[in-house]
Amino acid sequence: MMPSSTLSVSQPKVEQSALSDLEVEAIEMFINFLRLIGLPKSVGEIYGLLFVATQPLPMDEIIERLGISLGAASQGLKLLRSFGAVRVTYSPGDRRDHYVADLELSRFATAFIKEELQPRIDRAVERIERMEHSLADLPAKERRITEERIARLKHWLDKGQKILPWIVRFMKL
Amino acid sequence: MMPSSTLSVSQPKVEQSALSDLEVEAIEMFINFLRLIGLPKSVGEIYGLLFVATQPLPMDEIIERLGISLGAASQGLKLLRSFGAVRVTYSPGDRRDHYVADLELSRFATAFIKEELQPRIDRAVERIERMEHSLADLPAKERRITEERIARLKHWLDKGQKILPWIVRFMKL
DNA sequence: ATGAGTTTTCATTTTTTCTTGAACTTTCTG
DNA sequence: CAGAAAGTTCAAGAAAAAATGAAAACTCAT
Repeated sequence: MMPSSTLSVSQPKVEQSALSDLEVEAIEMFINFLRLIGLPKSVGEIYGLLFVATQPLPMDEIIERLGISLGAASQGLKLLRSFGAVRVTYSPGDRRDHYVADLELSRFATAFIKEELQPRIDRAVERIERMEHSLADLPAKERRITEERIARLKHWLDKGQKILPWIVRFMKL
Repeated sequence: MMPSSTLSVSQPKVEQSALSDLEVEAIEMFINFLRLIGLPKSVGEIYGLLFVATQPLPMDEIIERLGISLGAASQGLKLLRSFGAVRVTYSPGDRRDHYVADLELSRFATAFIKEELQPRIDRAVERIERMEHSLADLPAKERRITEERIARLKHWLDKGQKILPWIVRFMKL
């Protein structure tokens, strides 16, 4: 039995040096987890590759090894850089930027909280205020019921707000 | 100034009794939060409507008020039922099922953890095992580096596994 | 059993999201 | 300073996800 890592069987569009089994596992793993927080496949691929790379990789090598486009690579790296999941290293005698994964995975969690979760919570708080204004329009019976529901929402948002910093702290340990 | 809640200005395809401001706020809020855990807009709409409804609603009323399709309503309700976010109530003298929102929002969190997060963690654990096997193929220097990375992944998965039950418990308070 | 009312299913269409690649900008080198 | 290399941007195409609606399946009252 031939090791699955050595060469791809069907001719790939662009020649791409095959990924090792280990790299494939890492990449698939990050595709899965990062998709969970709404990041596209290509971003997962890039981070996965960099996470197990033993040395900084220039963009064209990332493109070639993953078989993704220039645009996807550029945008993906930009995004990963934007929340510190990837850093640029200088490589003497080479004009290309070289990329290294920051191994601190908590960055993804904090970026997700800051960019996705917190804004929604903020908007929800405003919504609840508006909902409370609308209460006045309701007949007494419905108002009572609805007040209780709104109270429940507030309770939940409160709880969310309280637990978030705690989670962030736990992550960074 | 006319209250925006009374009637929609442009003729909707199907007649739909307008949603109140309060309902719109609730619906948009749930669309936003449920999207975060990968649920489609229609599911957020349905749950939002039911969350502020002061009485059980039959499916055709949900369809009519939200202006969504039969299929979306049926599937959305099925999904919401499947993790206990919505329950069916019996309404005497009416053949239609009537739906009520379960107000315990933690159900969404636990469903998300059980159906999305935990399976990925489990697959990741398997992947890591395979990655450890692959380590043998690497030259000593790279092996050392990679071992450290894998250790880090394990550490993270461990941490995730440990915090999850805690979060679930906190949610249910 | 029949049929009207209700609900589910699923192939198709629509919408949204992601990727591509070519044009453009920037940056370095000789 | 010209030209080539590297990187960015974005309109258009491809892929993935969600919504639609018609047909099938169920369910009850007669």
